[in-house]
Amino acid sequence: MEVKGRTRSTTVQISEDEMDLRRGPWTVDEDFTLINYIANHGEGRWNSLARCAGLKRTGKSCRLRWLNYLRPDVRRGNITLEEQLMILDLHSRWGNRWSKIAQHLPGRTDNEIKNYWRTRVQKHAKQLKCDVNSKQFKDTMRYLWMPRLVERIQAAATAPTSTSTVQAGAINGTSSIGSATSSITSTNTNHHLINNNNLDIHAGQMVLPPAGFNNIGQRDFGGTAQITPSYTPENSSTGASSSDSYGAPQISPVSDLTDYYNIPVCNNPSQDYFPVGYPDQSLTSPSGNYFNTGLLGLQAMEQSNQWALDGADTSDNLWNVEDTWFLQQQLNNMNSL
DNA sequence: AAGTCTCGCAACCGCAGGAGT
DNA sequence: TACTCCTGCGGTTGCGAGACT
Repeated sequence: MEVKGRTRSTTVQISEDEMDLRRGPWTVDEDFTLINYIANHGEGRWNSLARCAGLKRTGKSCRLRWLNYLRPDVRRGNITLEEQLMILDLHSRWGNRWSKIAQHLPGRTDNEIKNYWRTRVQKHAKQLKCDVNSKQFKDTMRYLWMPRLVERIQAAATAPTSTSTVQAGAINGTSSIGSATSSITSTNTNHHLINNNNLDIHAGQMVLPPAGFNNIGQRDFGGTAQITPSYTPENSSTGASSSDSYGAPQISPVSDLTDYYNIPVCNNPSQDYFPVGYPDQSLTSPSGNYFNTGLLGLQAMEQSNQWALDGADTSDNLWNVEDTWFLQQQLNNMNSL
């Protein structure tokens, strides 16, 4: 017998025994049955489990339902800033290895991370007219988006009483990203992730951006934050308590890269960088540290637009002319490298 | 109020690899 | 070794809900 697959135009061969197999959304009764069975017999052997439990589902379907939805430690709700940062970083290293990435995000499933990537990150890439796999988009993530996330996490940690929608609670507990030399605590100090002047983000990978990223730093916005990224999830303690961010303040799903939407980042996915449209003014900062300069520039821009930490969807906000020019210049200088 | 569009999520699929026989 | 079955992974997409017109 041939039956149309749920989402495919192709047909699938099923046996007579499988004719009455259910597909589609799970009912409460089915959930209850599966939970009870696993509670009594444990998980695994999914095909026989499905049969023995009396579920008219395939083993695969039962497994998926359990792992992605019914498992007690499944964590639901918006992806936190920390989690976003980790996803971006791990994806930059491992690509679409969702299950591997999920192992570093306790309570998050590969499916959820995959969905996050497709619905958020790829959307941003599309809006930036970038190919999500292009070097330019990856650099934009690494040098703009990720530092921005770090900045927001840091701000949230150092201003726990802020009215920000991103508060210290988002990084409370034992969850951590980075080296095991320190840990995030709820005291807002010594966060290894957001440790002032020594932010570990990614050993040797997120250390310094291309020189072009320094340009914005020529604007004197002041501030003291310095970031020296070098974290390695391999030696990080990802053992966040499953409840450490339950109920934690959540962020807008599009609150990050959208900050840069109005910048013509790239128009041709096939090219690494868009053509230089501005004179090359590679004004390397004395420190050569983008995170000490460019990021603050961005921060200042955001503040000037009252974007900083408001947690709102900023996609509709517009850069002022000057700020737009500076960011364009920064990005353009990447192109000239 | 009704119709349309957009978005996010849940669940499907095919495939690959491991385990067992 | 070859075959079958099971499990897990990554890609894809239908559907419901909310936003928009």
